[in-house]
Amino acid sequence: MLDSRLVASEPDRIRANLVARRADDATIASVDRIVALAAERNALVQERDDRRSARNTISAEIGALMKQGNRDQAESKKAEVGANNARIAVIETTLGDVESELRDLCLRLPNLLDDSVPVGGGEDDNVVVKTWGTAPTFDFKPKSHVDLGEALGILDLGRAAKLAGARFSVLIGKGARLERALINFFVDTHTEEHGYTEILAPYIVWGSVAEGTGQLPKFAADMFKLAEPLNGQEAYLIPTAEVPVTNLYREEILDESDLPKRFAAFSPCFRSEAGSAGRDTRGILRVHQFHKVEMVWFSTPEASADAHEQLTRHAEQCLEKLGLPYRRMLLCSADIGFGATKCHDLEVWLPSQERYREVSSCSNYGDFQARRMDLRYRPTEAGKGKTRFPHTLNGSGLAVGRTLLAILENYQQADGSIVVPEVLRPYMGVDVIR
RNA sequence: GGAGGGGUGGCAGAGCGGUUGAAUGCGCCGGAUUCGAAAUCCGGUUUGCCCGCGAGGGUAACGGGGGUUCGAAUCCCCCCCCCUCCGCCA
Repeated sequence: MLDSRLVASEPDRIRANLVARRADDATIASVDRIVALAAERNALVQERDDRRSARNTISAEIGALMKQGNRDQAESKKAEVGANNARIAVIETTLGDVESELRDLCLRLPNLLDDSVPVGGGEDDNVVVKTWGTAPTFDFKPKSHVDLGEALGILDLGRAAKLAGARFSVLIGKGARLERALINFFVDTHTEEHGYTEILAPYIVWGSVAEGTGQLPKFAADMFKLAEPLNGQEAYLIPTAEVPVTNLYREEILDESDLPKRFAAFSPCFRSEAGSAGRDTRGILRVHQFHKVEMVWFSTPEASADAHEQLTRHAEQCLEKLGLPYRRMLLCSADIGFGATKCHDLEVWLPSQERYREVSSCSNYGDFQARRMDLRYRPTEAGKGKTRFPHTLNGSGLAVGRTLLAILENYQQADGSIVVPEVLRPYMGVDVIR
């Protein structure tokens, strides 16, 4: 969320950011509305507080008069306060409306972009930052993960459809084992080699929590919402562990000495895939339920750019250990996510498609999420001034299903068997899936 | 689900209708003392919002929401969470 005071003081900067992001006209127009509402809010707050001040003074006087037994004067003072209170009530009602509209508008504004983000009009303007590995060459026509998996009997999409329809999968035998192997390999790598603390968090969260990370209010359609309230509030299946983990310390004040905090969390992820009908319909590339290991950082603003690079490297190292060719993309202004100030996508090579596909998205959110969830930290430095908003970052390390898919395709052999990458063998118990 | 107990500042713990944002203790930060340290003493030590260049001023918050009152941490109502016991269950 952007601070309404920032919007009010630098509306031009906010508008320029929206234009770079290719925001719609209504959003751009909302900037003027925010400026006006912020001014109205301040005036109302001022009058309310002045009147409260008067009320407090008079009430104290009434107390004194009562002690003296001066009933008449006390009564007349009471009438005075009563009139004042009536006015306060009116102001509070108006103020409530103004503040809720203001907050709603601000919640729908995307984050400011980092200076290093290239301005672009869409996916094609993303920048290739680096490429690692070389695409495998085959002396036969490489098959898709669907053909490979079904022939091996480790993947069954038809039966998955009997259970829940399209965009689900059933993994069988070594397929299921490979999924678990990847989960453990990722979590172990992050905890043992990259220094993360493992987290296992709820897979269902309240709407307010999803608002904290930015899924709500704007992207409600992308999540699965529970039909019944959960512990009294509306709730959603998490679309990523980013949501519960980033919200762990919401409404708390951390100490700077606790930063950076770094967590790695495995979770299933549930996505409605609204609006992607017809896209990637074959296979397990785009499904309603998948597994992911997510890395989450809480950092000081000063350290977040460096943190972003480290986080991205941690995801890249997973791909490198697995020997999967990939490239790192720097997303442009039109393609970057709503709350991100800067984002790297990692894309893995898929032989059957002869193109790179996303397996990780590593983003720096700046103070955007911290502000929404009222997460702060207390600076250590003497002078211990105001609390500040930390920066939050997150990245996939990695999306499990897509990695599994990439392994099947990149490690396939002419006979349809799959060589198990070296690092997974301890988890798999076999060298080849056949 | 049933019965009972409890939620106050970083922690512990008073307050139970009037200048109490909140006693006291601990912790923490300054300072004094000391060769240094411990002990001791003095001072400070929540967060948000509004006005102000600043100094500073105002306002709000004692789990959350609503109510009573001139005035509520203190009274009333609803909800949430935690603890203990019973039931149920993975």
